[in-house]
Amino acid sequence: MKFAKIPMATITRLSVYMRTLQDLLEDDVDVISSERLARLCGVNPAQIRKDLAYFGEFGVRGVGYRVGDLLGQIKEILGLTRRWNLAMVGLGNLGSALIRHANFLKHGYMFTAAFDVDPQKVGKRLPNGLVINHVNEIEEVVKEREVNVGLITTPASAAQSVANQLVLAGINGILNFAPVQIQVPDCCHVENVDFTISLDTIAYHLSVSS
Amino acid sequence: MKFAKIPMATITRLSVYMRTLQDLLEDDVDVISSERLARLCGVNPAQIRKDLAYFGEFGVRGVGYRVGDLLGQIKEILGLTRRWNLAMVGLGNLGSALIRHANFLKHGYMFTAAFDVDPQKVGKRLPNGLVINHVNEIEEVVKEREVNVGLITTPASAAQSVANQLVLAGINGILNFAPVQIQVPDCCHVENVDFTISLDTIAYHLSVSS
DNA sequence: CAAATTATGTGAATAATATCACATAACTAG
DNA sequence: CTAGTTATGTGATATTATTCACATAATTTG
Ligand SMILES: NC(=O)c1ccc[n+]([C@@H]2O[C@H](COP(=O)([O-])OP(=O)(O)OC[C@H]3O[C@@H](n4cnc5c(N)ncnc54)[C@H](O)[C@@H]3O)[C@@H](O)[C@H]2O)c1
Ligand SMILES: NC(=O)c1ccc[n+]([C@@H]2O[C@H](COP(=O)([O-])OP(=O)(O)OC[C@H]3O[C@@H](n4cnc5c(N)ncnc54)[C@H](O)[C@@H]3O)[C@@H](O)[C@H]2O)c1
Repeated sequence: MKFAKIPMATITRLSVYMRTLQDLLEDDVDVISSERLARLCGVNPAQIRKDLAYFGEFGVRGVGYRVGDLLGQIKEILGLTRRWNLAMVGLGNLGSALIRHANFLKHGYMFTAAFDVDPQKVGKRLPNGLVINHVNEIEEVVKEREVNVGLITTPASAAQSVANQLVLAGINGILNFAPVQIQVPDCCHVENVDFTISLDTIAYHLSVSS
Repeated sequence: MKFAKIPMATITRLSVYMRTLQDLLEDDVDVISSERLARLCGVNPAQIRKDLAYFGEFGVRGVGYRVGDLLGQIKEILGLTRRWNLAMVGLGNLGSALIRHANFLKHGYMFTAAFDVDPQKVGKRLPNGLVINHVNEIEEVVKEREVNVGLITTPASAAQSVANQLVLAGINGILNFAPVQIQVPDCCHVENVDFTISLDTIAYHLSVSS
């Protein structure tokens, strides 16, 4: 089943499976069936098998999946067996909270640069040891420190301009927390995170069901 | 086109349209075409028209949509013409950053309760004036302050137990930031926010395209 | 007041995604 | 070594979501 076009939805689920498998591994579970894993991940068992089938055969029929093996395979598929260097742009409320979050490290991500425009912030040292650079140093610092992915946590009004600078610096992955749609060339992959959308979804559900 | 089953994806897009319309309104744009709105939101124009058609006819043929009108209609659809009371559970890094975020207010959401287990935190007053309660007061406080939605920003290990308490207190909407799938009865709607999934997606894209 | 223009609303076509259902393979027990 | 059991891998099917393409209605222009 190789060489088929991989659904986007499959990739996001692989990430969910990975997290669950990590927990299972820590709990010394060494084999798991698609059925049990599906329950833990909140999906259909056949979905898991289909998702994995795009990349190969990782299970043992009549038995299930070896937790450690499958975890390793998924990491391989997602490209998480290497390190990814991150840059945070906008060290306000959210940016600071995120950069303090040690959990990223566990997953192979590492912040190697931080940028802001606020002269009060530029030059300051963050808890993780990083010194905040000015945004107009993005190109230089990104290249020097081999940053792969940029996280945008500036106000919405600054997001597009920051994105432009990141792209110019050669970055081709952006995680955007500002509630605007940013425009980038095809070479750059953007993911948006906006939990006000999720809140709105909840509001809708509560409204219609009451 | 009324009474059809509404796709989930439509609801999340309505939320995106809403934000863009809000920006347009602030910029004193008073009419917009599906084509221009689509470009701003990063979707297909027909998609916008289809999405809206589930709920009625809000545009003027040959002209477009009146920004203020459409904004009002979408708010009505999503149930955002009223106030929604929120409770934050887990006032660590992330929870504190979120609760400080004034933008929620603008959209009709208001934090009316905050909970933690840490005795160091219980009793403390947050910047917005809220005093942190102990988690075992959830049921009482949630009912008293008419909380509609709970936000979970505790460590993953505590998320399920917190969810149980919220459900017991009568809450039927949860926004979960912990990277676990929580189990709740059908009466409760859960949305998960996990940006490590988005990061993983970026890693995958960078891996396959290089 | 036609004719031209514009952009909505929507049925039909297409594409993407999820689920079913079962043949297949591994393991277990007698 | 055979029969029974279990759970994977996958073609077929069902469901859901997106895009096309055009009839329709409002507006503007000559
Ligand atoms: N904080 C939250 O809980 C939350 C929730 C949802 C969405 N968001 C979004 O995340 C973004 C950040 O939110 P926040 O609460 O951290 O805001 P904030 O105002 O606390 O921080 C923004 C930071 O960006 C910096 N900045 C401004 N312009 C810049 C530029 N051109 N280049 C680099 N840095 C620049 C500012 O100096 C500041 O440090 C916003 O777009 C917001 O809408 C935040
Ligand atoms: N901070 C981030 O940037 C980030 C990023 C991704 C995911 N997350 C997730 O968000 C959650 C919170 O992250 P954080 O960085 O704020 O962690 P944190 O440790 O800073 O905060 C957790 C808070 O929850 C409280 N808590 C623990 N058990 C509790 C319980 N049973 N009831 C109520 N409160 C309880 C703790 O006292 C603490 O105040 C975690 O699940 C984390 O994985 C955070």
